[in-house]
Amino acid sequence: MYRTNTCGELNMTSCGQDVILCGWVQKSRDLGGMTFVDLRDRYGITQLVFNMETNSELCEKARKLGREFVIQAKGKVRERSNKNHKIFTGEVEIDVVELNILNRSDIPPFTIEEETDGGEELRMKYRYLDLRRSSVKNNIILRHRFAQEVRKYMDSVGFIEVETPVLIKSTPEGARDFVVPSRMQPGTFYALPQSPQTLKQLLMVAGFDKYFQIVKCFRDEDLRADRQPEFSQIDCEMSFVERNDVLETFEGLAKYLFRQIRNIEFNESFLRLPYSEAMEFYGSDKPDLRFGMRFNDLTDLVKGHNFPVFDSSEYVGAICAEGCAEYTRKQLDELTDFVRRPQIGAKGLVYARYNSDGTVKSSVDKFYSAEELLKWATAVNAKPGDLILILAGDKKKTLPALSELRLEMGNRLGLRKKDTFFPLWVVDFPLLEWDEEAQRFYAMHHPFTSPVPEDLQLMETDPGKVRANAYDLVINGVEIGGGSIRIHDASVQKLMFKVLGFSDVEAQEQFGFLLDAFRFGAPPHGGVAFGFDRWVAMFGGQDSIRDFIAFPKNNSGRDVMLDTPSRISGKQLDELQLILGNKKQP
RNA sequence: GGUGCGGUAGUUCAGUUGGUUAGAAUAACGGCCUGUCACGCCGUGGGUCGCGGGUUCGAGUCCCGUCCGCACCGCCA
Repeated sequence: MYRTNTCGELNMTSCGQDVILCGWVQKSRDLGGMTFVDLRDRYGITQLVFNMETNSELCEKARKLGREFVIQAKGKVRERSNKNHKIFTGEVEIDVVELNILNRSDIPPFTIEEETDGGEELRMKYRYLDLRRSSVKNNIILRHRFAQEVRKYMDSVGFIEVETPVLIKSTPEGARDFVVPSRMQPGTFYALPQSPQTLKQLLMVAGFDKYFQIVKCFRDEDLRADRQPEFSQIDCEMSFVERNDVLETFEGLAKYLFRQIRNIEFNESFLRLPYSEAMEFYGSDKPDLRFGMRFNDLTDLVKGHNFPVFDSSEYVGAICAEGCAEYTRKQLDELTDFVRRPQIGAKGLVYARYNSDGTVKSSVDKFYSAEELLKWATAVNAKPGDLILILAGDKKKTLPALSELRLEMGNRLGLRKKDTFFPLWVVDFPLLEWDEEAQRFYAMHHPFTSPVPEDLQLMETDPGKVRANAYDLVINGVEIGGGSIRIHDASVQKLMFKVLGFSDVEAQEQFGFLLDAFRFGAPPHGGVAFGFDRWVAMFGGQDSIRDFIAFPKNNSGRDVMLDTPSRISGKQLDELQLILGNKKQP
């Protein structure tokens, strides 16, 4: 027997027991006459003691242990004379009588502690060492628990987990596909699923009624802290449902997860915010509603005072930053620089201080009277002591810029607390998006998203105005998931393809398998998919999903541990009948 | 494809206006130490300053190019 106990379970009630522990040497402290060794495994840390007086040979052996050696220690649990109240096992120690080195270790390239000295790159290269650190390890355990709770809930409300294939068909719209060459049909390719969207719809046609799956998805697009080329979704679909049925079912899942994982109760229904209002009041389709700071449209109020910037702007919007009237010139300049960064792209920032003496002072005083400025303050519901921040320009560009400014002010004022959650549904997205370059409409979600029933009549006359029967779950400004009621009616689908500029032949070529299926009794259906990694990371209190994935890719899509993507042999290329082009090989 | 920041000891970083032998902490190694838990004290070793080119009497420092990392924009139905 290798071990009788783990390093995380012994305490005062275990005193006197003879135990065998296995684990890694976290650290040893050699005091001369005695040596302490912190033994670590997945469950915790237990202190081993070696004493020169009682067993000098054993103590000498313990002195020679290096960091991360794997050892087995036999001994008796006893109470410590000096206790460490920071850890669960801190009141006891093991008086070791036998020590076996199971394996030695090279000196690790970074310290394996909660606060490591290792940089990102090094941690990724030696990810198996990084995963020994409790913070990363706990993230992976959180992910496991989260997955178990999802399965528990989905099963309890009648959903069946079905696995869908990973080698599927490339589709033209949406993200770039990862492709896999076929050996048996040279010159042809599988694609890895960007999501099992069409397959889950086929499961509805098959009558499975309520389906879910925690599933890997693949998108060959550039990475971010919250985006990996392979990631996991909680993918769900239901039959015989309207939008409200779907929202209620998955609001149930969300509330259950909040309760089980974070011990937070939501008694009220989640807010359902129309897309148009989200854009108008927060400049974003995924607003962070942990704080207010809604936009105020000052366009009409500020025009006609010979201030050219405002007079020539399509939109003038303002937010009110509570208690910031005392901001210094330096702070205001920082905010101006912030909005003028190329990523945000505002031309400038106008501000107005509502001073505690009741006067309003702005950066454009020479164009506006004191009386006019007071009207601004009223329009944005400012109180004395508040700061009014104003951006102007094209509405399409200014709303997102003001949104960034709002989030920045939220950060500065500490209004975006990690342990506060504000979930909401954003609903009634536009069905279609006009692409200036291609001079055509694209489906905002995908071509099987149904329009809101009362907008159906607009499909042919004014497609840009049609709202989709789609919804996103947004928590704290992060898009956690989204879905829609799908089209199951052949004539509506035909109309959709027509608006998207697909000919019958093209539609058949790309989505024939789905259209075929729809001829055999497709039930009304709809569903949703949640970003599993993002949701877990959010519950773990982090913005980056990387440390919630055991072996993630780096910024440029490399796995630096496996050192891949990498070249394949000439023999493999030959088998696949592939010839590489002239582009520089790495 | 683009913007910003970064690359100096095993690791995390400092390095002034371009000027002597490139430093600190930590880790490692050796010694001392019987209640440590970030143990303490003394000592030792450790450098392709990412790479290539240029300017200069002289480059870690300035210029050009390039590679790599991180964050972001585009992109991500």
